[in-house]
Amino acid sequence: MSTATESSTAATPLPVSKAKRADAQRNHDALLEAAAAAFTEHGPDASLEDVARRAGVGIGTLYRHFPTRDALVEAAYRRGLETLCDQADVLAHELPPAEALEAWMLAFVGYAATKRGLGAVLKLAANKAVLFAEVRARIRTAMDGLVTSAVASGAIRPDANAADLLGAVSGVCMISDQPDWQDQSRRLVRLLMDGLRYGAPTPS
Amino acid sequence: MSTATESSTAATPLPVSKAKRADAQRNHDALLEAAAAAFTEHGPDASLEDVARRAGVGIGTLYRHFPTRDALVEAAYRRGLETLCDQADVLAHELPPAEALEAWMLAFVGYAATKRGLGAVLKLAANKAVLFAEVRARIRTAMDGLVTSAVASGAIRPDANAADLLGAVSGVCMISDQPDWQDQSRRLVRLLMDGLRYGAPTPS
DNA sequence: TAACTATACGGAGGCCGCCTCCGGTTTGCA
DNA sequence: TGCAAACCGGAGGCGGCCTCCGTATAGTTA
Repeated sequence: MSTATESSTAATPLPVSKAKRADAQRNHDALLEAAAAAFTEHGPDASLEDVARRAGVGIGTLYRHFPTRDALVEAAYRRGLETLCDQADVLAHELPPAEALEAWMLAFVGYAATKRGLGAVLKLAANKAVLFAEVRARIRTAMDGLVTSAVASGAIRPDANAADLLGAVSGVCMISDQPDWQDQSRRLVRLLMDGLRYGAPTPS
Repeated sequence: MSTATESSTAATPLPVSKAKRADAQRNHDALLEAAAAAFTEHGPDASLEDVARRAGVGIGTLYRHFPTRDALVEAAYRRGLETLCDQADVLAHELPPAEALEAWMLAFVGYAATKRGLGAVLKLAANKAVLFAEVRARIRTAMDGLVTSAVASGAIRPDANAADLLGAVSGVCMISDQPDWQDQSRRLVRLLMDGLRYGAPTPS
């Protein structure tokens, strides 16, 4: 532990883990890619043996890199989820608070529509709090910011709650990964927003 | 040995499929009960072999009575779901339209909280439209009645839509079967209702 | 360049759940 | 009482989960 990257104590999101062997790194990446494809196609219940096959790797190798199914699931969804969270900041700068919140939720369910089983993943994340902790925190922070701003602006009711809203969005995601429910998902998000606007100090 | 073939038709919605043999009927009932218990405990992914064991029956018998997992799932949840639908009529007579709708949705998520995996079942029902058709229709009818009345009363916005709302309730059910999300589920239902009230002709 | 060792690979194997199939048993009727 | 239709139950083939350990290889040192 001499030259390790200790830049941020919070987490190490980007830096490739310490000096891995080249073949290991290669397999790691291949597995991640294969997993993303398999999960998108079959949801988070996809066969891990199939993932290993797609990656051109033995099942043993898969399990060494990702000791549990959940670990692989988390890794496979992490990048997309983080991108989504980053968007929250962008939207917050570009739009009025309430619209930013709505736009972000729409982006969220839109993403869910492309990633089959995102809803199930969120549910997993809600249960196994130990795993997923980082992603959870990330999402939570993003939502908190949006909700707080929107409340402060008076556009939505003051008792709005990021945790509840995350639950709602998760619920919508659970259905939005079905064939043609994208439009419905959008309508539901708008309905939720209207619920938030109901009884707000300065309704738009 | 009297031939009392219709002694127990009290609450059976469908005529007891033509004169089943006594042992078959017995096993059918035992399986249903065991399945309900197992699904409540482990969700709709419970092991069917375990269900058979609980029912004191061979796995072959289970599969003869319920040729697919879905068939068993549907049968196990049917009664509860039908009871819920019946409540819609009762509520419609006891409460003003909008409140009836809200009360019914609350009852729905309350039920989901006791039946782990009800959300997943609804998702199944949404996909495999062939199976579950009857239950689906039942739910759909119940919701349509409630929504239509509420719209007619002017308490909720005219573009309210039973299909969307069912999706929303399903989504809430998906999370409400988790340990302590019942309260959150209730808040979400209220939020949805407020969304419906937003922009209604005669807001209460 | 060659030898060496820590590290990584990969698949065999044990377990379990899914579902099918068929020989043996039971029921209800004549 | 006898018989055939209806029913029972579990063995067995398949595939997925995960572990374990002998083998192969990357990166280092002489």
